[in-house]
Amino acid sequence: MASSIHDLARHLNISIGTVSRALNGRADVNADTRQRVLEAARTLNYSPNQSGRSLRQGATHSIAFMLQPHPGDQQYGEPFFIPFLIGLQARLAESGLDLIVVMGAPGDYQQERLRRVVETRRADAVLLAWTRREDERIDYLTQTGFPFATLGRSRSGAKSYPSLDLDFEKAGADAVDRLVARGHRRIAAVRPSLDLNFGYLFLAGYRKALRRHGIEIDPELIASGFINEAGGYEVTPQVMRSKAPPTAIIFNNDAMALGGCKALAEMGIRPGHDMAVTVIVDTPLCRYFSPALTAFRPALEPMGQRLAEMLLASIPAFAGPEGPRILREVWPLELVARDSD
Amino acid sequence: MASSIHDLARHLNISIGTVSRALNGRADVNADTRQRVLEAARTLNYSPNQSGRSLRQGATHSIAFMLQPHPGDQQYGEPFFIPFLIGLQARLAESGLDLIVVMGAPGDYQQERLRRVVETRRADAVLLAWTRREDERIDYLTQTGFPFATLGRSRSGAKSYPSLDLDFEKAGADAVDRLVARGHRRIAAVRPSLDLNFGYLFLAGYRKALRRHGIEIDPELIASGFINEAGGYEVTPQVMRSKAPPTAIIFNNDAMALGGCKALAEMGIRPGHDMAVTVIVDTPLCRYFSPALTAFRPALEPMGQRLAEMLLASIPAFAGPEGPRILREVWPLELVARDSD
DNA sequence: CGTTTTTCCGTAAACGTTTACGAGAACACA
DNA sequence: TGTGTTCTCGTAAACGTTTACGGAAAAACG
Repeated sequence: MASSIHDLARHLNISIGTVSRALNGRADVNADTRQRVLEAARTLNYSPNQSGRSLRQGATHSIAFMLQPHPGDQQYGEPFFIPFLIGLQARLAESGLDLIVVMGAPGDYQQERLRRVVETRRADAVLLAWTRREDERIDYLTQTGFPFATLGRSRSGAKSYPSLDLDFEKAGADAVDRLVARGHRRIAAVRPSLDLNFGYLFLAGYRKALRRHGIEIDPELIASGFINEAGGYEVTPQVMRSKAPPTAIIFNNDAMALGGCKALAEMGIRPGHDMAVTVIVDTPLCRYFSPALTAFRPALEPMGQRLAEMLLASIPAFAGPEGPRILREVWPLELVARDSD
Repeated sequence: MASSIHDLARHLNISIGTVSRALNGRADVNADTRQRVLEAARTLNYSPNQSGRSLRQGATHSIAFMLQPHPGDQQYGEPFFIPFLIGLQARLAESGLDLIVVMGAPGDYQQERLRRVVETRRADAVLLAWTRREDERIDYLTQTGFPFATLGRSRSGAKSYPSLDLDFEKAGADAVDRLVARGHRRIAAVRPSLDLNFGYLFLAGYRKALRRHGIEIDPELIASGFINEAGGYEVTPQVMRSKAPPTAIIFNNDAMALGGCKALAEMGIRPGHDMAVTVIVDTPLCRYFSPALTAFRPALEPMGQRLAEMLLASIPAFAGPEGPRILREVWPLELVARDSD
């Protein structure tokens, strides 16, 4: 059914070696024969068998994005990832690489699936997201020497892998600055439980800014829950029950903000009127919520492209002769002022 | 670095054939040698090279889910898909298959990427979603004989492929019935443009139910736009400007509902008070929106599992000796009554 | 015209598996 | 003891590529 390189060779009465060289654009093949080979490839509808070339070359020409679920999260936080993946895939396609997204069941941390990808050599490199403070996936990969990069920083590993992250610390501080400038002094922070690194970074910025403004940090105004709607819904009442309730809340995430706003609504508190609300990572939800939520916007698609480049440079088989590998980059989040604060 | 079957053979002083047979659980191998092989595999940290076995067996042991973007949609409708994919992946894993998600750039209809997957034999079968009324992808696949299944129906193809769909027609009718029972007579419908099949089905049910209630269908109350927040936001004012504005709106999708509710809010119309709002496909957004949106809920995870089974049965290499292949199934959507109508 | 270089192509090995085939050894049976 | 059966394993081919190597023909050069 599917035509192989042998079919082409037989059809043209030349050897398979020549066919392969012609298709791969090698120099030592006559311009005329190459023409004929390419033409035959088109008419016979030939395209190379991936397993064959992977086996021979020891490279799969694909990279794996590990889509990691969190306990209590049925959505994988993907409204965030999709635009990122679009950029990633576009850049990879330029270099002839495929992007495969590897999913796991919620609750397992993919150590198993990651092992599987690495050991069966299903991809030439993997891309990790939602890095944790201490991330065993990173330890595993550095230890095995398998090429990888991360979306997000971590304290794990030899710090010698490419990573791209957003400046959550500055965003957290900027959010506080803005709220303080608008007269708020009691500002709450709702962040993910677990040791997701961006939660730490956000909180660090939040703390630093408060301290800079001479505002004492009230632990009662800091809450953490599942990084989804349910988490925000569950946890927001906690900060509202504090002895001196906040006049502003910063949510780490759009889903948590949605849940939090629901909890507020049930208490008769209207975001944008009775309570200032800020979200760190902007999504379409923030824009179309009523009131529209002030948020910090990442440049997701360019980030995807950039991380693709960084990843490519770290794969021996694809790294060009260019200079040194790019390592850590931290990109800014841009404030989008809307109606909720 | 990575150990191959040859390493095992050398280490145990037996032939690679025996090693392979032992690992694959064939009968013609001594129980003792099998034990030794499995042990050596563990200590030498062996796992089979995928490219090797794919090449030999002519099967990749993976199936491809084509994540198809729509023009104007940066989010791919994924809050819908993720739970589905979780179920799908779980069932596939049981049979030793990997799920790979193939993405494309928004705006292209993946005919190209689909070709690529099929022709390079990167997967043993593909899974299509967001089927269109006339779907060239289905035509292509039936024509080439490549195994596939679809999430959603279509008029294309020989109708001899497995498909699983939701009963959007009944949901549309049920939504109308419920609203009529609550006293509404002027009911609007906001659905996707393009010829996405579920948009047609929904509208068919809507029409049928209105007719059954003796309510004349007003074309001014039917609008279509991009299947995302922007689409709902843009299109909802249209139906509101009709000569006799609606007292209820049914949205085909959570994102469109979000955009639509924003448009309503800007007109000073409060969902649940001044306007009944119903959504066909339930998501966490519907639940945590204020007011919580009445919606029709699909059993996404079981659907994923079921479609995995249907797909498996259609792959010659994996189809068990069971009876006839399962073809079309239509699953119900369950009403979740909340506060918006 | 003889020698060297270049151009082009065929041969064959290799990547890591699986599996059809056959053969030796052990055993059962008459 | 001879014959047939069963158990176990080794041999080698095959899957579809890529590529190192060498060689024939053509071109260049003296």
